[in-house]
Amino acid sequence: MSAGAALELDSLNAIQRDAVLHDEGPLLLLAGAGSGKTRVVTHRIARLLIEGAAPDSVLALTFTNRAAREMRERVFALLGADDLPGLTISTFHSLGARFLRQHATAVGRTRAFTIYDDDDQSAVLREALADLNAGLTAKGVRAWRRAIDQAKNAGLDAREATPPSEGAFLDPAEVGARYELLMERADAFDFGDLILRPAQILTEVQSLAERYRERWRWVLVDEFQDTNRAQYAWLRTFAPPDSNLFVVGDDDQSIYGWRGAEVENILQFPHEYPRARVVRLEQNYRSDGHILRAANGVIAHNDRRLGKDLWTERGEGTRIELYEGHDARAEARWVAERIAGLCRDEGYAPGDVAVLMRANHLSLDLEETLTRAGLRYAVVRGRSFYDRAEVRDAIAYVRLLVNPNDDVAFRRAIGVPTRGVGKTSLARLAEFADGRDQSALAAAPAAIEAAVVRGRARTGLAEFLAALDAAGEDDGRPSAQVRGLLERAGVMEQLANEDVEREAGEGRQANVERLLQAIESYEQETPDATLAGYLEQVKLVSEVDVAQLSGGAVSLMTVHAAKGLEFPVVFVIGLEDGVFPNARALDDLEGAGEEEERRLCYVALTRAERRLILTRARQRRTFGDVRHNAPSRFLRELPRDVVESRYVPEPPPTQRGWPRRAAGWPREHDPVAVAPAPSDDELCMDAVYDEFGGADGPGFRPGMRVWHAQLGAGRVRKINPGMRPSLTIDFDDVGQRKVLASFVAPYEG
DNA sequence: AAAAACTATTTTTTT
DNA sequence: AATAGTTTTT
Repeated sequence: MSAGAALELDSLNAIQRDAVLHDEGPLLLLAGAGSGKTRVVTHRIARLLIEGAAPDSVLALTFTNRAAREMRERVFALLGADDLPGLTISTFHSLGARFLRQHATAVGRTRAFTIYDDDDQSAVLREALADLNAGLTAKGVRAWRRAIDQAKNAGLDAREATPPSEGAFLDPAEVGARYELLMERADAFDFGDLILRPAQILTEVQSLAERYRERWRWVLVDEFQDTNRAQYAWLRTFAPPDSNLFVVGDDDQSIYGWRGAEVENILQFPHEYPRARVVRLEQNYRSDGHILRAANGVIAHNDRRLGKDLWTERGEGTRIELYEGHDARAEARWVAERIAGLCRDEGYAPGDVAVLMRANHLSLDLEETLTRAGLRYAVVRGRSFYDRAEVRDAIAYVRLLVNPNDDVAFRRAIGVPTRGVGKTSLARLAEFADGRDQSALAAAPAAIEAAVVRGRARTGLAEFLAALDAAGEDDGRPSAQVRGLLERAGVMEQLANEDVEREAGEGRQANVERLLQAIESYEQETPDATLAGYLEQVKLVSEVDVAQLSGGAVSLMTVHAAKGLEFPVVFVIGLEDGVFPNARALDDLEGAGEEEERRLCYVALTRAERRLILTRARQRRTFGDVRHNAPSRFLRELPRDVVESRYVPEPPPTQRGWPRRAAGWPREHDPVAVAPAPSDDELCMDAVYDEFGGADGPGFRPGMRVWHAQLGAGRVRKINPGMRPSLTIDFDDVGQRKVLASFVAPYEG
């Protein structure tokens, strides 16, 4: 590929250009948020190709399919090419799957193996634990699943898992062995296997590793801070210390520790690769000054980091806005109003706006409000569509078509529609199959023959087998094959009946139609489309990867999903201690959890280009009851001068509606709750924090007028600090009472 | 064996 | 509050 086209390097700064032009040997590119690392990587790939590197000598690894696709498109754009056969730009997991399809037999699988997700994995494990006569709570199964997952992430075998406390009496060697036996029988790999097995194979078979070493002369890894030990081990088999390994990462954006990512990989890189050059990109091209300094201010509170300070040549821009609502609905309503205001008055479009949150469920109130406000939005959820029961049922059939040994799919499909094969029959069939060392479906014909199952179960099972056989002989297009199977097996009929029953019509049938259409369009887009290929897509490609983010709609997503993206306007909602930072993460050992939450916050803040707006709710329903959370500790860490204004709290609603309006309150639908600009010494972040309902009595002073939702207006008499600060208040109507401070807001009236 | 009633659990984040 | 999983009833 020695196209005459010289690569345009003028658009890069000196450091970026240096990294692009770096010659041979390892290089660690420490690239801060918004510092143009993707530009560097894509330019580098383009440069290598232009200078004559063979496309199949280049391997670029990313974490998400979205990143891979973007990278590929940008490389193609730089080269003016529309395809480069042999060039591999892929996620770790896709590459692992591809590798394993080629070497499947070496690890007891066929080329058609199925990828098991967490739920499938749990199902197998439930079975394995039952076989070992372990008392199995759902919780214990999940704990073991996590343990096995973690072991694999760390490059260990399932047999070497650390037993979780819920099932500590079990021997991991036994659990692991049984689990792996069932996985092999089902011709399945779990996510961990997609990394672990290639690493193991290449470690054992040196000649093979040698082949890949020779092929991939140029290896680039994006988001290196998110690699786990298994990925790193795999990488090292074909990219040894003297190779041209080019890794890009930012220790401050390591947010996948819970998935086994080890920041150590990036911190230790210079030791593992002693010849490595280290290049830092610290100029940020994305965010205005105030936003950048807010992010810097927060992340500076972490101890375990390489340490860098991003800077920008852009202006300061607008300061950060804070808002506190009484509850999640108030917060949601305000956010919707604010978005409408920004679009109406300041020229932003809904597509410029992202609302980020710590967890998926936080979007619920906002979705409702946005709908009512007539604002288009798109929730970028992990994989909502494929999670629906009816879609999973249908997919179970597809899975059986591809891999008849997929026991998890078999157990699911046989029950939809119900055909007389229940728990007992399944248990007998399972035992029979286990004795013959076969999967359930493989053993089924013999089981019918031997009358292992009888009566209605027997005919039901026979019908099921017949439907599958008939589909197997159907040589039409994959989508037609699936449709035929679903019809013959009675799935469609069942769904139609269900839809009628639930009158409101959730459209379960329609969802399955959508699935069939998805298979069809996959067929049309993919040259040699197979159902196996489609299933791999379903497992490895999430909606996040496909989401059209600039479709003119407001984007709602988790911070994790927002990684790598940028938006002119960013809202971060739910900034409360316990929510963001997440309560569970906080009780992680040695503050590692808090630091990861802080990095997550850093990622959230650095998504914003021009406007950053942070909100929280004073109370929020969680698990069905109302919780009063303190403001997020990260708010307190914002530098004092980047915040727009003293924030003005909204009066809590009364039972009857909204209280009379007092001077200085925002009008009910006034989107900007902003008081006169503060003088410098008046505004220190602690004051803002206090007003957010902070640590020891939220900025309340004796004598202050306050509002309580049930008890009305009153005057503070005494402040009682502590874990859950309370106030003694003289209420106008009901006299002196002691109430939790979090129920109370300052009030001028 | 299937449907209905009840219960426990969940909200961390995803390849 | 919603759901997945478990137990009881038919």
